[in-house]
Formats: sequence, C-alpha cells, structure tokens
Amino acid sequence: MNIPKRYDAKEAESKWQAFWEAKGIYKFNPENNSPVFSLDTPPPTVSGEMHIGHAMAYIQADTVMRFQRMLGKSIFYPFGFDDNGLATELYVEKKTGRLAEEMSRQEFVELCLKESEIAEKRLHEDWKSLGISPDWDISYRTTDEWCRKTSQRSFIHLYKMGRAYRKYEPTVWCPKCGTAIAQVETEDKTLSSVLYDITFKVEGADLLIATSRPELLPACVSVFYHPSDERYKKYKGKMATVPLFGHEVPIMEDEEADPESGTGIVMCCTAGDSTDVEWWKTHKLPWISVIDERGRMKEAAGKYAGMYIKKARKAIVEDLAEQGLLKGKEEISHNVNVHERCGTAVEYIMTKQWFIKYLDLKELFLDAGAQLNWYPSYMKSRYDNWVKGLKWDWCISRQRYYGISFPVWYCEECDYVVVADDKDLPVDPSEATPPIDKCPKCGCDRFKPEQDVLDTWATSSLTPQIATRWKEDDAFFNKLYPMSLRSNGHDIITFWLFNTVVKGLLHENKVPWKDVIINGFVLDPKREKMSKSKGNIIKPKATIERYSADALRFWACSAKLGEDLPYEEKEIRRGVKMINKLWNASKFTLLHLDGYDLKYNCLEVADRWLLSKLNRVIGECTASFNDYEFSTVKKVIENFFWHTFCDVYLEIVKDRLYNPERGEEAKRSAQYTLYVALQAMLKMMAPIMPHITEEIYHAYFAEKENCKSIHISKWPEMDEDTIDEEAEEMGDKAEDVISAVRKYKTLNKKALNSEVSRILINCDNATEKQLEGTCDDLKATLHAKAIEFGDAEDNIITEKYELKLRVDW
RNA sequence: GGGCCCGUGGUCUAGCUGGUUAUGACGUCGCCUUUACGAGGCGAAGGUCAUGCGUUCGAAUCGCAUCGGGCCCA
Repeated sequence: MNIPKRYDAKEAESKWQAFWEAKGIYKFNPENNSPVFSLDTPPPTVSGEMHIGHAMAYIQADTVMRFQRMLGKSIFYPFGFDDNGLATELYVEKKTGRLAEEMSRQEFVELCLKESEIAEKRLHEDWKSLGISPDWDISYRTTDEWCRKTSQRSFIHLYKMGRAYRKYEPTVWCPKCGTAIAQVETEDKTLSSVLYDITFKVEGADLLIATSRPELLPACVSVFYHPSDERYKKYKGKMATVPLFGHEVPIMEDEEADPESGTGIVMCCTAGDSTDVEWWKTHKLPWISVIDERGRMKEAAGKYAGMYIKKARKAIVEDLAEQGLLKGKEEISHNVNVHERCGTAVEYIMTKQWFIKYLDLKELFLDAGAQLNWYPSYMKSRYDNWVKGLKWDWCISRQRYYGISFPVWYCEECDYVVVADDKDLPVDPSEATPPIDKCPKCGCDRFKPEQDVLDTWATSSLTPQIATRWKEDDAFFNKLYPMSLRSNGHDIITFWLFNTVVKGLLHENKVPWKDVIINGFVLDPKREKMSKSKGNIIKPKATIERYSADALRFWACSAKLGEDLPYEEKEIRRGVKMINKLWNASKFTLLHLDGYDLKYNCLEVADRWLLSKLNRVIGECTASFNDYEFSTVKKVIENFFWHTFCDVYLEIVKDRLYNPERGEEAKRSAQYTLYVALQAMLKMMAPIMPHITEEIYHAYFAEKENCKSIHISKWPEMDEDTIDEEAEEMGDKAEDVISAVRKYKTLNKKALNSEVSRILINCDNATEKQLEGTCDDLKATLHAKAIEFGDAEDNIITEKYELKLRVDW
C-alpha cells in the first residue's frame, strides 16, 4: 500500500468532483424502487454571487442528502437557478449599463437571457466547488421553457378554479420601478421627515391637522379622530374644507386614529399608506387618484399636476405658508414602507392587477403549517404570525419587461379573459394568437394580449412542481410529490416557503414537503450581519482556495439549525487540522491493515472497549442525522475520532502491531478493530467531508467492499450485540490509569515514552480483576516494565475512578 | 408596539425532559520528538452559567420580572 505522506486537498477535491460527475454517483434513477428522499433547495439568483451564507446553508442540506443516500434511499436532489424577474432586470441593467426602456422589450429580454446564461455558468462552478451532491442533470432555470410552461399552467389552473382574478384595486406600487409589488417585497425603513400642521376649516373655524405628506391634500377624502377624543367630538358628522383645494370632506371617528400623534386628527388620502386603504374600504370613501405610475402628480392635483412627489410637496408647503395655513412644522423620523429592492417609498395606486385570492384560506394555511415538521420547531411561529397578519390577496402581476408572460388575452370589446390552451404552453400572448376566433361573450374577433408579466414568486413558489414534472409525467410526479425536505433561510419563510405552501395546497391540496429545515445566517467574527456597506463580506471561494472545501464544510456543520454562525478563520483552520489528523491516522491504520484478511479468533479487552464505544457513536450519529442535527454528528464523531481513537486507542495497540512478541492473535484482534473503526468513522464523516473521506476510502476500503464511492456505500449500522458494558468499564479504568501516569510523567518533565520500572496499583479485588485483562496493553502504552497490584503507599489518585497508584522510576 | 430566538472562562460553544467536580475548541502558560501526525501529545491557569425573585431537598436547566443583543412583522 502506497499512501502519500501528505494530502493535497486542492488536487484531491477537483479530482473527486470530476470523478463523481463522470461516474454518475449522484444520478437519480427513476427505476430505483427504494424509498425516495428528495430535497427542494432555493434556486440561487443569477443577480447575486455565492456568499458564505449560501455556502453554509447548501452544505448543511447536502450533508443530510449524503447521509440519506448512504442509508440506501433513492435520492432526488435537483438544482435550480433563478434568473427570473425584477432582480435579474436590475442586475442586467447595472452590469451592461443599458436601461430596459432604451430598447425594445424583445431586445431587452434577449439581453437578460444572455447575461443569465453567463451568470449561471459561474454559479454552477461556485456551487460545485462546495462539494455538494445534486444531480446536475435535473437542474432547471426559472425562465426556461419548462418553468414557463409550469408557471403558466399554474396560473391557468388557478384561474379556472376561480382563485386568480383581475381587479381594480389599490395596489402596493413602486414608483421608481414602475410596477406593482407584493406586500412581502416591502420593508420598513426609518427616514427623517417633516410633520406639518395644516389648517383645515370647519364652519369657519380652524382645524389643525398634522401630516408628513401635504402633497396628498388633493386626494384627501375624510379626516379621522379617535372616538374617545373629547376635543373633536363636537365635529362629528360635520364637513371640513381642505386647504388650497377647497373640497369638503366628512369628519369621522375611527379607533385607528391616534390621539397622541400630531394634533390627534388625521387626514385620510387615497392613498398614503395601508391605513388609508383600510379606511377607504371600511368607510366606503371615494377614491381620488393623484399619483401616477412614475410618482408624478396627476390632474386631480390641479396646478401641481406633472410634478414629482417631492417637488409637489415643496410647492404645496410654500403655498400653504404664503396663505397662512401652515401653523407649524416639526422634524421627525418615522417608519416608511419602502420597496426592498430599491429603497423607494411605496405608494398605493389604483390599477388593474391579477391577484390570487387567498385571504379566505388562512385556517387552511395554518393547518398546513401544522402538518409540516419544522426543524427547529420554533420557526413555525414565524409562519403562523405571517399567515395571521395577511391583509391583501397575493398580487401576481408586474408591469415590467422581463418575466414570464400571462397566458392571457382580453376581448377588445368586453374585456373577456381568454386563456391559452395547455398544449400551446408556454406562450407569449404578444407573439401568439388566442385559441378561439370569437369572444364567447360578445362575438368580437379582436383580442389584445396581456402585457404584464408574472411575479417572480409566482414561479419560484412552484419549485416542487417544477422538479417533479407536475401535469407532465404523472408516474414521475406521483412518485416524487410531496417532496421529503425543504431547506430554507429564516428570512424567506414568509415568502418563498409560504408561497410554495399556497401553491401546493391550491393545486394538489397537499403540503409540498414532509419536513422543513430552517438555517441561520452567517455573521462576521464580531457577530454582526455581513453587508456590502460594512465591507465585512467573506467570499467562500477564497476560503476554499486557501483551506479546502472540506475545511469549509467542517465549519459549516458546526451551527445548529436555525442558529446564526459567526465566520471565524480559526474555525476553518480547525477543519484543516481535522483533515490532516484524519489523513495521518488513516495512513498509520492502513499501513497495518496491508494484507489483512479480516480473520480473528477472540478480541482483546481494549478492542471490545473501542468497538462498544464506536457502536454508541454510530447510534448517536445516525439518530442525530435523522433529526437533521448535523452539528451533533460533527461534534460526536470529531471527539470520538480524535480523543478516543487517536489519543488513546492507537497508542494502546501500537505495541501489538509492531511487537511480534505479543503474538499473532493480539495483532489480529487489533487489526480487526482498526478496520471496523476506521471504516465506520470515515463513513460517518463522509457527509461532512466528502473529499478526504473518498480519498482514504479509495486507498483501501473501496476494493474490499467492492464499491466505487464511499458516498454510495452503506452507512454503518449500530450493532446492539457489540455494546459491551463490562469491556467499557474495564477499558475506562485502564484509560484512567493511562491518563494518570501520563500526567505524572508530564509533571515530572519526562517524555511520555520514558520507561518506568513498575506501576503499583492499590485497588479492590474486582478492579484488579478488570485491570488484569488490560495489563499487557497498559505496560506497552505506558512503557512500564511491570504492573503490580498491592497495598503499598501510593502517590497518585486517578481522575475518574479515584484509583490509587504508585509509579517507580 | 406584537411575535420568536439568544445572553455559559479572554473568544466561540456543549449541556437546558432539574441530580456528582459545567463540555469541547481557540487563545495563554508549562512540559514532552510516543517507529501516523510538532498542523502533534501530556498538563495548568481561567467560569457568582446576564441580573433579580420564585418553584424545589436540589436550578445553567422550570416559572415570572428586569437588562442587553439579534431576527421577523406592524
């Protein structure tokens, strides 16, 4: 056996990655009748780069898949790329320096597709370098033909069941991007602003109203105060006159009006925020549109029409001041709802949009959340809170250039909705003709295509259906849906996970997976969130190049599910050390297994001790992996391998291996134990460190087991019969003696291999009997000429069993 | 404002269905070339388990409150 002195991780990792691909080790076989284990991972967006958070999450999920594969399951592990939607548009515009509105839609779409392809190649390489084990042949991209087809099918299915509807509705709108967006795409940002006290008139008297958005005065439709507010009760049912614009609006009561805020009386405009929209709905107020799709004032704003929001605000404030209607202003900082992608404050604009009706299904969604197995379980409450707080149906149309088309045309006369035929999918309604000649409602033969595109989440919420060939291959679908596992960051429970549950329930009346694992974030060494602006971003690529993928993986597995993990360089170095240690221990072990035929007659105490402990470790690692507790697996196997196996066991058996005087049987017993232990430990580490374990496996075990990769070899099974409580106690006592004598030598500044003439152990008869079985090993390990039992004066007490010893030099 | 999570030696962390002396790593210090590994081995120092109150024979672990940090949502 020729094992190199050093392990070259860089060379080995690319070698094994190529090997796995060439041999199809991770290929899904639909004919395989073993139970399926499948994974739904987030398709990374082409607009981003792989960051260390991705690395952690994908590695963690990958260890689970590798474990399940070794259990003999049929593994379905697809991989997708998300090149859809607004994120891609913004990325392409930034990268090429060209704007979508500079060219035709088709030209822009082509540019997006071209750039996505380049980005995907890069992403594929990056993800591959993590040593993950998907079947790359079943990868998808969210704008490919198959995904477009599935997304349009989903829409048509929802339309036909009455869940997709189109309506004029106040819609969350980004004036910068010029599109409707969903509730979930917004976030709150604290911004500084000015609160103006503005004079309204009631029957000739002044009524002061505080607002930060005076430009909405022309859209003012009522004013509110709290029902308990004594100051304003007298105005109930009266009308107030809006300054500058002169129209009259009703004065009304509502619990939502905060007496403490501003003057305690608030104007309701259509629409400044979600409260305005709620008031508009519940009090059945008229709708006045003053802001257009690009954030300019509309006709209703009178002389301010055509100005952008901020300019109009300034002009109106000036005019109010000039007319003496501005009574005060105060600098404030308040929370503003902004579009998460561009940071622009959102508006509520009345437009015609497509929605998925789902507010009536909250109970169903809560029930679905309860059906899923959440790891960790407390993450379920994020889902529950989100469902309970839903206020709007899901707006799925976007007024953008690049995205999947609605498979829809409208009758030019009566707006009748015509959807595409399934056989024609995917369609671009601008290019294709509708499947009917005449409108069934009015007989008109002219149709116009829907110009809007589907929200990107309308497609990415279908990843389980996309992967399992929904409505395309029933046998395949039925075998694979619902999927076994979803891996998800805690930040996207409310959209990606929730939306996927929605689609699963609406389409199949089933939750899309059995289990859900939620991973945490990677923080910087100071435990702060990584961000470009802080400049504390770590690129996994650099880490892999410097330390190897296995070292990165070893680190990634140290966080529990749901918990954030700080990136610490020293932790990565710990992985490097582990690889080195594993290499050296294996090199030593295999050297002594050369030509060994796995035959033995009877096992020595130390060997039974190790094998018994090994079996407990197998049991614990198996149970932990089944519960997605890879960090426990990592910790347990690391500890067992390093301390029990290397520090204690290997030192014990060296003499039996090297010294012929110990006899052939004692050697065979050690060889058997080494074989079994190393093989099992390698396999248990394989999901975490797939490259180094493959390298060692191929140096010896692959041939013995006749298996071409450790990753499709059999996971070690716990054998209850090997658990040997008696041997464990005997071995533990021997270990206790070894520790004590080592400590004694160290304190006396002696080398560990320095000879002692005698070790005298002063213990009870039972212990003496137990230790007798290990005497030869003890003598060899401690370099003691003799071990005797007796009543002499002692000078050492052992740590664990408090045995009394005396060491004679 | 609501929900959820977290506070354990200098740093990171295990334990948290209550029960000997609180786990391990990094760092620090000392000693040592064990026929695998000095990228190693053997040791040492270092902790009022955030704070307070409570439940209990017994609390890092359970309950309540406070303080601090984080995430999600208003």
